[in-house]
Amino acid sequence: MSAGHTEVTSGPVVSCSGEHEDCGIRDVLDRIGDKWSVLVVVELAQGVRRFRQLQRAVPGISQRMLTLTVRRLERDGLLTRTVHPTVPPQVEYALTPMGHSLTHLVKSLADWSLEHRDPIARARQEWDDANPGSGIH
Amino acid sequence: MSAGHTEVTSGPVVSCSGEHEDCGIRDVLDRIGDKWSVLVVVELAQGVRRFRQLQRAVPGISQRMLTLTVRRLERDGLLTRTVHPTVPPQVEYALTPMGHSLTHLVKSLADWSLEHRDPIARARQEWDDANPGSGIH
DNA sequence: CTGCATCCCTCTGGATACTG
DNA sequence: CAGTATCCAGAGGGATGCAG
Repeated sequence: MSAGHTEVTSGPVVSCSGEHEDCGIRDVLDRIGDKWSVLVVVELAQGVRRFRQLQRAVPGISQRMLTLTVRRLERDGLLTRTVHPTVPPQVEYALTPMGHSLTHLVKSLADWSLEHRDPIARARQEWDDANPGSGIH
Repeated sequence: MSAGHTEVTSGPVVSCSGEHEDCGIRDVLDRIGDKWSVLVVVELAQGVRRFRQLQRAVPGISQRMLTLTVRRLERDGLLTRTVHPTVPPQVEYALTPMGHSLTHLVKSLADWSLEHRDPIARARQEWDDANPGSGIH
């Protein structure tokens, strides 16, 4: 450990030491990695929301994707969907405790993102500068 | 705090309170959300690796995707690519300090994932059970 | 209001073959 | 070994229209 950074600071990064395979990270990654799940979870972290409220809170989302997203989150047990048999229909979405615990993770993500957005932006700029017409993005 | 869970435990989940927009989370999400970036980062957390080593360490990945993945990570300043002008060619990949800091996040992700994999699996099972032929995944 | 069905287009990513 | 180039199938996701 002479220059730069240490190799491994505190043991293996993931619990499945030697090998990594998926160890189930894939499941979570696929969920938080998709385009809208995180934003919906973040909005629901503020409290119970109805369908239209969610759609307005997440500006770019289409009803199709909002429907798909909340269905998947419901399926994973991250939120609950409560239908009030009124007219017009009223459906309320709320995070489950597990969903709430996920918001902590998301917060870490957001924090890291904010903390490194500038360095990343600069790195990208320099790289694009040094590699014109690479087609990488 | 009577029943269930609290609404907002410690202020807004993301720094961009009222509104959320992207606040730059998108950038990070797109990177860690793709199919291979996280696995490559995890492998590199163990130490410096060469191209073939990486490919063998991440079983399912094709050279095409490995190339694309490391290029993008390099562009973002998360890893360095060192070419040794030998024959046969030898290229070493290593995480930057910023890349290493990301591994901490990934570890949190993996921990959460492992901690909730069973509840999620059960929730999915029950949901699929209650909603046959929904087409949701 | 809440949601499903359909069309359609883009982008991801796998397989394969070729180069320095 | 370390890539690059090409082709191609499938998933993701937007727009729109219809229904309860």
